[in-house]
Amino acid sequence: MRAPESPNRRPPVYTSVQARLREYAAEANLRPGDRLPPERELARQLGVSRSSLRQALMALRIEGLVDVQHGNGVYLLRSPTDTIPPLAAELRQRDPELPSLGEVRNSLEALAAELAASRRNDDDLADMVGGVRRMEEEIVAGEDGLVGDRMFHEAVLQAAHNPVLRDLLSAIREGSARIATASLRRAGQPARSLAAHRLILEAVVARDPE
Amino acid sequence: MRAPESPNRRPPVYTSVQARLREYAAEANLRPGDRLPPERELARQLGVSRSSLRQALMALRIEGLVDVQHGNGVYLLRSPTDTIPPLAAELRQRDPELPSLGEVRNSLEALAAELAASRRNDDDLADMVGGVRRMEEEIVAGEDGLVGDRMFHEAVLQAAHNPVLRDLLSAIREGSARIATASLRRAGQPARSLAAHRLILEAVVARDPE
DNA sequence: ACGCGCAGAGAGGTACGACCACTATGGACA
DNA sequence: TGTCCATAGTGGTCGTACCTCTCTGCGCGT
Repeated sequence: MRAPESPNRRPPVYTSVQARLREYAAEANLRPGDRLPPERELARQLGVSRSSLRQALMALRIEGLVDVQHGNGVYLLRSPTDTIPPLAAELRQRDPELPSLGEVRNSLEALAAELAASRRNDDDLADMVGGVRRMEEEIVAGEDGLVGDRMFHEAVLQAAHNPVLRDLLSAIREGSARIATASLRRAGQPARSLAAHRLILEAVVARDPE
Repeated sequence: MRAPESPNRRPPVYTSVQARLREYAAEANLRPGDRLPPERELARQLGVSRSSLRQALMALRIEGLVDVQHGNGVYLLRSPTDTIPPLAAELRQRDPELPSLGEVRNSLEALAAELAASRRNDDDLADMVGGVRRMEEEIVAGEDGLVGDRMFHEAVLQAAHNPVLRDLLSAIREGSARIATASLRRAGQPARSLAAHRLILEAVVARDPE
């Protein structure tokens, strides 16, 4: 029988060290690229052995938060408040041209649009309009409309108000950015894409999850 | 000027240990749930210190490949040939009760069913039928139909023939397994769930992506 | 015979301390 | 002025000792 409420065990030290290192980086106002104190120093300050500290560093390294350079030092890679670490890395390794990834992506984009339609507020709407407008300007200027396209998708994602979806789709997009570029560069594609975005926009305005 | 051939000719030990542990698990024909030899034994066999071995284990743990239990041993969680590594870990950390996750999950399940309908072959179909049948048996026996439910979903996922979707959904499900359990335990829910599965099955039989 | 409890074995977790390997730096020397 | 190299400082590895937790089985009491 298990006692769910009793403190059945003390959590491992390295997890708390990991968390405290994040706090430290935040409180010391460290920015990406800054160097952290040496391992021995950090271990002393946190009151743990160097072994435990190195375990925590290993975890943070795998998460992509820090870069540990032999003989040089430990450097902060991202702001400790960011999320999405391993996900993007994993998806980036897959071949972006994989039709499988495209299918998943499309499905999630559809979900985003659907959620956006029912949840959007006026700010979200303004951002989406801004994206479409920007895309128009780019296209009449003979460009491919990439910036506006990105703005629009970002706005839709924001309007969906779903953090999991947001992280997932951001990661997938990062991995398939090349594809989007290539696609939009095809003749006539920007115009078609713009029209599709207008349709979505109209539906979102009408709060119709179509 | 840097010498492109000579620079860092000594990669970290723990990376190679990590890889060798994967090989070991594969060659020893270990399956998920099996226990690995003790740390001291593994370190001796691989010819490295226990510290380095533990670094590698830490990495594998974060990847979600192994489960290290204090006082008990190290257990294999997935087949070492699987992919998904960091993805599952990331999704697993999120709160499974998050409505956001549920929305994404439902959307992907729908996609899976849709793809399954158009791509399924006879083997896939047989597996799906088996799942539903198992679920029926469980329910008439007064159980909750969990095993059959899982079999069915697995079969649908297989029938979709989309590796990215497969990895993603497996990861999400692993994190929300408790929810599914709780849901199926509610009175009347198993019957409703079974009916829904029958509908999906019929559509897949008819190759109708509904 | 049965059930309970406790001690031991074996596993992972933590801590030091020593030494190795790499990087950057600055002074000595040509 | 430019090059080389000794050195200090940092992460990387190792070995050992000891702590904590989990599981198991023996022995005692009932």
